[in-house]
Amino acid sequence: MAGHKKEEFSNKEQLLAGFAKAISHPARIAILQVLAKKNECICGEIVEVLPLAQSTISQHLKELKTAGLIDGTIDGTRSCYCINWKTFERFNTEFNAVFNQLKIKNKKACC
Amino acid sequence: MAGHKKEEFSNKEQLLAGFAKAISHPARIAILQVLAKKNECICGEIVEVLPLAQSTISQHLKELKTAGLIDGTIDGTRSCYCINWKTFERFNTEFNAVFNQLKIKNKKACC
DNA sequence: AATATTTATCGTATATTTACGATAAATAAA
DNA sequence: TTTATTTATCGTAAATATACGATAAATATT
Repeated sequence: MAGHKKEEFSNKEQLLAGFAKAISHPARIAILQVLAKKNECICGEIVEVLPLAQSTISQHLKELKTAGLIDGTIDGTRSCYCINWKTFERFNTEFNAVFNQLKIKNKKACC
Repeated sequence: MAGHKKEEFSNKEQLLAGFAKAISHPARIAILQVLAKKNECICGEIVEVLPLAQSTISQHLKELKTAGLIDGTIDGTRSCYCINWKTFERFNTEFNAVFNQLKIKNKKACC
């Protein structure tokens, strides 16, 4: 059997893993960079810049939106996306809370 | 067709995505936390604490090691693992370089 | 030497991800 | 109204990831 034991871990662990998963593909990193540079951006502009089909970009955008890393509004036939910096802040905070705190306490060489 | 267009993105994007992927599973987050708390830790101790089979833990440890996030040395029949904080530092640096810089420039409301 | 302990790896089943083309739905332009 | 543009969704194929049991390899214990 295989699959899904993820629920057996803590909420914090699942949250952080979820954020990480959202940015675990270069295409999604690239999309976020485009959005960060232009502040806001329609879907078609992203499609023009990335080496992926429109439907694939749409899929990646959906994942980023589900993760809360971007917001999107419809404007006529266009879809306008932008980064949700609040979620990014939270990602940073969670990341630091989990790891960087502990780092300070352990400076010994290991293994 | 499907699969692997990841090479078509920049090295930075691939690097950051790779780091993120390494911590994109709650089990691997949990492993890192155990290692951070104890500074160093043998495989069996992790297996005792997590709700996964030994072979599965071993697999996750391998992924973390491949990503450079942990180091491991063999000690008799045991395997001793610890976090590679240098890689973590690099992850943080890359992450900030890509996103937090841009954040400062864009404060306008979007969409 | 025989047995036990520990962990990595192999084989395998299932689930998820990634990617594309085709198409539908909605608005814009002619 | 007809046609064009834009994007989300559907269907689908292939690749990866996740998980486990079984086993092999190495060292430790008896």
